Amino acid sequence: MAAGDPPDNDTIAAAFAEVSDLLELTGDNPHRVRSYASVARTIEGLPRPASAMLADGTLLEVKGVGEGTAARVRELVETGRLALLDELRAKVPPGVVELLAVQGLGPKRVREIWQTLGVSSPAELEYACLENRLRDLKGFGDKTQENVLKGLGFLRRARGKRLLSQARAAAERTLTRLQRCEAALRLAVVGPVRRMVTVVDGVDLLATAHDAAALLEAFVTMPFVAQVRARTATSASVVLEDGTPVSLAVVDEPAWFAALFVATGSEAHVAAVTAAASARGYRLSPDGLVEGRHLVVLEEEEDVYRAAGAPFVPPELRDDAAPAPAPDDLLVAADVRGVLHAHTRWSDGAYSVREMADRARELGFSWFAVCDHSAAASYAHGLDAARVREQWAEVDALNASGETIPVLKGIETDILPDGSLDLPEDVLAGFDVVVGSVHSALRQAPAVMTERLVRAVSSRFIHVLGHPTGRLLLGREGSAFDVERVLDACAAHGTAIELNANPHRLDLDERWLRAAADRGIPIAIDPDAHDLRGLEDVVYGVGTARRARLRRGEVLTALDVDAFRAWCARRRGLPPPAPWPVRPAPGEEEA
DNA sequence: GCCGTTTTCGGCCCGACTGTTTTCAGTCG
Repeated sequence: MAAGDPPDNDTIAAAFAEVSDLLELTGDNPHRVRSYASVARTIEGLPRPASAMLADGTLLEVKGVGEGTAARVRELVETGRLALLDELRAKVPPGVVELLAVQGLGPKRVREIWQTLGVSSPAELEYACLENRLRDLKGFGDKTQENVLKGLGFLRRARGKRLLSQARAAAERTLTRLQRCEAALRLAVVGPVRRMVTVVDGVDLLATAHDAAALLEAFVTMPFVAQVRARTATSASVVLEDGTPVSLAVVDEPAWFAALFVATGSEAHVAAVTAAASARGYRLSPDGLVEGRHLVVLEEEEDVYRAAGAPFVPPELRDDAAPAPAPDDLLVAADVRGVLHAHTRWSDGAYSVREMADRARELGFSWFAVCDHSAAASYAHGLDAARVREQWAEVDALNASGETIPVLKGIETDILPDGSLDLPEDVLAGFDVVVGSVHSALRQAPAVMTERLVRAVSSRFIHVLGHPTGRLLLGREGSAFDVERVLDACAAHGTAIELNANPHRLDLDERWLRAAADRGIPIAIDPDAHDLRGLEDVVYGVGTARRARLRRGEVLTALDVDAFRAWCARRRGLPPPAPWPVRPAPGEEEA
């Protein structure tokens, strides 16, 4: 870390999370372990840089941050290192930490495997399984060994992959750095990240420069570069210290828009558009668009499509080879009006209802539906009927004050293993909006899970089926069930489907979203936020929605507060409620 | 490590599921 360039919140959070993992593997106090893990999440969700909050003393006011954490943040800010982390890393081989990511392996089993078998990497563990050495360990058996092998397979497929959010963070950090470089002219993110692909291999950047060599030198010498993989006169690729591969290509200024198009991909799309351009007498390459013997100067990326006689295709739709035109009302970020599905301190969120609603307003949303967990999610302090009523009183008071955007009473109620909902019907009827989600028994047999979900979405008390498959990208496969049957049941009963915008979920999957929308099922793009920063995840939902060609009119959370409440009432067979009272915004006089 | 005190030490998220056991440990949500 360079002097005067304090580590950002993600970097600090990653250090705390790693300390937590390592303490767990060394058999430290479980509460201390959890404390480090929870403070890592807290720092990740802080609205301001932790270094700045440390400087002005506000860091210590954050719940979960004590003197110990403040001291370690200070150490990181001042020295760029954490002695505790260095000590722990010396004790535990890095491959052992990777084993924690195997489904079914926790710290106890990983420790047993590491210390008894001497296994210290996923590859070694796979070999040990194939030699039937795992099943002979105390507390292990055939079934466990089989599941570990399956988990290792999943891990191998996920290795080296990055969530879109991780890649975008790496891209942003790199761009911020390069924009300070005087040699840089234009800079852009290209490749799958620009297309908003949910899981990517790395980050591709494109630039033009006064001095390509100087820009590339600045790129490979960034303080957070861990390794330089390749370097030519016009390109370089590096691996950042968080493991993200980043490549930078520098092109000549007249080639910019052609190169932007080509580097964005997908390969099939570029090939199709290039072929269409060829048929009209143009040659399209990363060096530019050539007609006959001269380079055509392009004013914008759209010119590439004009040369091909094709309609412009937004990057999110370029996975398709054919340049099919986007619908005029393809969803854009500004279309999303409301925040549905966000947690607060009432359950496992980190901020109050008021704080979350205020942040939603700052981000440009016009209504906020609080959706904490229900009681079955006891690990998350889920709400029972009595606490629900207490929360309603708080929401009523907040709305009566008129000090923030309209706050709707919602809940994320558990869908229990038999498909029933986790709160009595008279309580469910009191919410403005009910999201129902599966959080337990995710491994039911497909037929059982299908019936469970069909029963749940058929209830007149549910409005939205939350994160329908329960998948965690790069972490866990979704539950197996008959998606078509569940979608048919949603369509039959007028129940909406969630597009959970958390970048770890992006669930329902983009492939099924189109099928849902084609059935007339409204799609709710929900951040599932647990802190202030999580509210910004809507952007990933919008990207995925665009990839599924969702139109504004197909998105439930694109409705204004009155239309949304009317939809919720109609779902229950009730007349629309009276319009939300209009108040002048704070500080504004009535006209 | 953090928190909240009955202020300096004890408690911290808990129930279900799985696979292993033969009464329960480990993992997960």
